[in-house]
Amino acid sequence: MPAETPRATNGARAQRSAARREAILAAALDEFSAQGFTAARLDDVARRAGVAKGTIYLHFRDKEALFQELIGSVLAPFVDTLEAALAADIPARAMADQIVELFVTQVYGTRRQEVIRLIVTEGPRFPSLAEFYYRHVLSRVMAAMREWMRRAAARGELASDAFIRFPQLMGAPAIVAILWHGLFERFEPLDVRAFLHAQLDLVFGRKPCGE
Amino acid sequence: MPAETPRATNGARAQRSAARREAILAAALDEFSAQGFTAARLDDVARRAGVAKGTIYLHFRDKEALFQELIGSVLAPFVDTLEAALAADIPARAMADQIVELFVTQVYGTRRQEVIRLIVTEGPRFPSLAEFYYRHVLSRVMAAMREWMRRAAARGELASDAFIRFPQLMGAPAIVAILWHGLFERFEPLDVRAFLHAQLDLVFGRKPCGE
Amino acid sequence: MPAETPRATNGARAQRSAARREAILAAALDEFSAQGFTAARLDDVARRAGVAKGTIYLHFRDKEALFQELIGSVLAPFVDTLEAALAADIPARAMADQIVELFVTQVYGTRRQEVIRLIVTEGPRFPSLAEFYYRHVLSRVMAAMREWMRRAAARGELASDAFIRFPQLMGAPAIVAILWHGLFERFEPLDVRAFLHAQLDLVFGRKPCGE
Amino acid sequence: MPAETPRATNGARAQRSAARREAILAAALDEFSAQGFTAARLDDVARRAGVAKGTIYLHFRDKEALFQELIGSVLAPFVDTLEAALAADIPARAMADQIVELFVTQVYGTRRQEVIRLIVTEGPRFPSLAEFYYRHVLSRVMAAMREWMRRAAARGELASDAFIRFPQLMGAPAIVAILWHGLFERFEPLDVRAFLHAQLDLVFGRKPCGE
DNA sequence: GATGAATGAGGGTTCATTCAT
DNA sequence: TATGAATGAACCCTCATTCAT
Repeated sequence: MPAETPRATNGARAQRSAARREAILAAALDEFSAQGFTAARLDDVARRAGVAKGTIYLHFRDKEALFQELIGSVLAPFVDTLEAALAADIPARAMADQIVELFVTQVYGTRRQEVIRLIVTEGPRFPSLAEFYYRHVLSRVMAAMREWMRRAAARGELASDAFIRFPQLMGAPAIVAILWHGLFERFEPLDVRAFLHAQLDLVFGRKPCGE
Repeated sequence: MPAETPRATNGARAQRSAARREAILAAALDEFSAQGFTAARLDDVARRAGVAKGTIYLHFRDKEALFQELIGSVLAPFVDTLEAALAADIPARAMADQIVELFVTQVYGTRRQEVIRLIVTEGPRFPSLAEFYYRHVLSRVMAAMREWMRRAAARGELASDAFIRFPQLMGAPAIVAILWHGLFERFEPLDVRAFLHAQLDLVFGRKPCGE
Repeated sequence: MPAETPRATNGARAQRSAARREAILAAALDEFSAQGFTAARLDDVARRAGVAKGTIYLHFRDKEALFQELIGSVLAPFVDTLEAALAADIPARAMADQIVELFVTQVYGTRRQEVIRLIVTEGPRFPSLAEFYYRHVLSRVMAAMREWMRRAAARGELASDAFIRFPQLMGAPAIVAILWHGLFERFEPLDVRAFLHAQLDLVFGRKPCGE
Repeated sequence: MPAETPRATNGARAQRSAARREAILAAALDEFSAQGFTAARLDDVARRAGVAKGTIYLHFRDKEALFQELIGSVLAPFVDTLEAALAADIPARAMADQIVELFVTQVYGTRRQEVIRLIVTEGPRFPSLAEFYYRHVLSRVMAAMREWMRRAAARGELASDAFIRFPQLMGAPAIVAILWHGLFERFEPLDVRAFLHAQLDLVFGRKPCGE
């Protein structure tokens, strides 16, 4: 059907365009991670993405917009996953184990690790970035965690209310694992799973007191 | 005493020189903290320090050397304090409380907070900085903590060995408190003392087991 | 008539093409007038003309050719009108009044004003433009004016030969009126007709000598 | 006196700095005149001035500030001269001749010609430039001219009030002479003095009517 | 030692032009 | 013929570093 040719053509174009956009985002993540936002050069991003420098500006208003969209596009999908997981009705410790697993496979083992590191390293200079992350990621994750904790506490599965008051205690070791990986892994490797489970042991007790 | 005049003069000169050096370091910490290493401008450092731009180069080889010396000069003294504190022979929980207090007053409430944030934010781009910090600060602090934990465990004061295997679990909330302060304090303030004590409650139990 | 369909189609095509060309020229005049040749962007010209950027290059070799054709196409028709008017055999002062009216309605009140301004503002950077304008417009207008003046002088209608030696004296206020309009109208409006008639009063005397 | 050495040194520095500033202004006038503001490249300005590109920014905030200061610094002194000349109490025609001479020697024969051309060519794109010129040059000159004309009219030296109502009539040929010089001189040279005096003849009458 | 004017390489961004569709 | 995504050279401006005073 010749009538489809233009559609197919347009589709091919749109596809190529989308592919370039993704290539630019991936290259930008590489460069921003390696050099930091300010020191990263769009020249290098373009070369790494295999496009001309001007092409970046067809997809992103400027360097900062590229950075912001990079952060947003990588983390958004994960928040949904995490919220869905936290809504399940399973025993607290099993849930905690599952969240650790989710973090290790969906964050620590992926480029999301680099994105989180970028939020930590560049956030202080990008108030809007910190705000975006807080509103769209952090506050949602913390709310979901608090809700889950409350249900667990109601079932008497928590030895302490520390976690409810400070959901950050669950995230802290995860953040530190990411930072450790980038800074000190070469001097002293860290077993992420064991590390995170150790924190869980503190919350739930490895073996409950007296058992 | 005229004989002393030259010495006194030299002394005064050296004093003025040292004062300038300190002023430059303080100004550099301000600017690096506010802008990040790459975006910070030596022009602003000089203006803030009240010296000419060229003067910086009389004290530091280049921008990077200034940054490295800045980091190195601030944390070292604190390690001694911490090691000394950890060597004391007091009950584990009391010791932990004391360390929290030390952190809050000697780190969180001082410029050391900014230095630690700089290590986290700039470390990925300065491998030598990460190494310096690991060797001269982190590994010493972790060793001292492990030793203290071991003594506490021997006295049966620890509900879990998680802390011994991962001393980072004690540091994680402290690091996260510093990062939170710079990133999200304006959206959701964090009570640092309560936060760190909540983690201690996990380790030692809010109320010891069986009480 | 099926035989005509292709011709009609071709005619329609040619018509559409010519319409696009005109739209581009009109849009270009807008943009060049507002921004100047160098600062004007073909992107804006295309958008304003309702065509794609590439379409411009189907009608004009490059930005400079577009500019030159724009200038050339607007003024030429007017020269014929002016020459015809100047050939009429009427009293000098009446003729002068008529020329002023022609300028006000056919130049000052139309897009030709913008074109003349462009010749003045961009001419220094486009020697070929200045030459084209001189050869096809200015020299012809000046020659026609001189001829008219000579006839008027022969009839004793001119108080001075200044105008014959320097026909530019007639054009000068007209040019200045155009420039004033673009530069200072907002600070001090200028009544163009009165202004030009004032110059005529100088040449012919407000009331002819001796009356 | 050794005490003077620093002063002399500072003086030499300041002198060199001022010389550079002047060199930049002169080079900028060259480039802006030849290329127009937008097309002129600061690289070329720097090369022509014999300084590094960055040096321009030690003296001028940006390209636009360089342009504005250029205009202002060249014309300001002349306005004083002109106002002073117009205040003198001499016969109108003698004054007019003197003003023509002033224009020919102090404007047309100097770089001021280029500056005036720049105001005309770049003014439409620089509202602030047009405003500056109107407020600090044009309105002052026109006011001084009107005042002079009024005195001349009171003495019965003017054949027409056209000049009082439109002082622009005196400036128009001067402006046109400048534009002609840049655009058409190579095709048809213009005797500026004769041209301007021809306009004066219109105002004052070469020989008064009937004489 | 101290200064700060001068340097010039470097990077973000723009935009005329091309060309595959 | 018309499109508009892609290109990459060009240009303004910054800022680490130097050096004459």
